[in-house]
Amino acid sequence: MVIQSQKLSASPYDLASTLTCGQAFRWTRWDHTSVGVIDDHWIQVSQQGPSLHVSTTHSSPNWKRIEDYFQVRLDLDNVTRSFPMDSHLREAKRAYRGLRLLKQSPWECLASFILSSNKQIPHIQQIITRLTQRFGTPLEVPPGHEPLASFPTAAHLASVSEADLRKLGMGYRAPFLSEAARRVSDGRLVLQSLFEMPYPEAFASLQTLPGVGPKIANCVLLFAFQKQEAFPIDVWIKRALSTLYFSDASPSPKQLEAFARSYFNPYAGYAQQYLFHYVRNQPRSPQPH
DNA sequence: CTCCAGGTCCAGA
DNA sequence: TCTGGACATGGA
Repeated sequence: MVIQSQKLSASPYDLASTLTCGQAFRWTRWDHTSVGVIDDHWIQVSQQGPSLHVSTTHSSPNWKRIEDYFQVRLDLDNVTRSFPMDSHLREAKRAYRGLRLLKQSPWECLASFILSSNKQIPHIQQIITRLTQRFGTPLEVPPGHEPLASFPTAAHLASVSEADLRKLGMGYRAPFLSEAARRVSDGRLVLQSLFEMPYPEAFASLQTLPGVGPKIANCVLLFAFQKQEAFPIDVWIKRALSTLYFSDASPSPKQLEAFARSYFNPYAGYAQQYLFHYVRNQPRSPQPH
């Protein structure tokens, strides 16, 4: 087995936060090394100062795609400089300087977030792991490492029965995933075309899928299609915005959306991810239980 | 046992 | 537009 390596430089970069902040579900961390999958590449990555050391078992690695995935070319400070200067965002920015949005694959991202609804992140990871093991293509893995597989294609999942999907523990989301797989594989939904589409159009287009509402559509537009104005509002962000910016009043969905769009612009999506990671790592207060 | 999770859908105000 | 409840599943 041949392992090929490459060093990518990017500063600032916070690899640990980037891979654990809930945007991607397939990375596991051992010591200071993360192992995961990008398309059909088995990937091992670690950070040393301003560089990422990336290794893969792929016979002819697509390094351009890998660089793109990790978004090492982005001028991150230019992005975070545009954040509003309030104390919460300033603190999040300080604590997680180097946190980046990845550029994920459209189908994997869409399918993953269809599975994410009303589920905790560890559960989502569990389901996705089972889905890849059952229906993905096994990848070459160095000795001593867990077997990993590529994410199953839309075409393959379209050929799988809902009952077989349910066996993986995804519950009522099975028909949603199934329908998305059919529409993507038969061309009724051309994911690639969303790259060219303006945000509002792309936003509406994704929501024609059953099981895809505003939150999931925004996640997919932000994490796969790099629409920077997408601002996913989940339970955590809703709580955070209510406490931090509405002094615990309970704003309506419409109010939240309007506030987020104007206040965090132009990099609302990035601001959202900093806030999300920040509140989720708070020791106590906004956290339930 | 009860409550909740990176929500969405549907029905009824 | 907004609200309440249902929806599968698993962990706390």
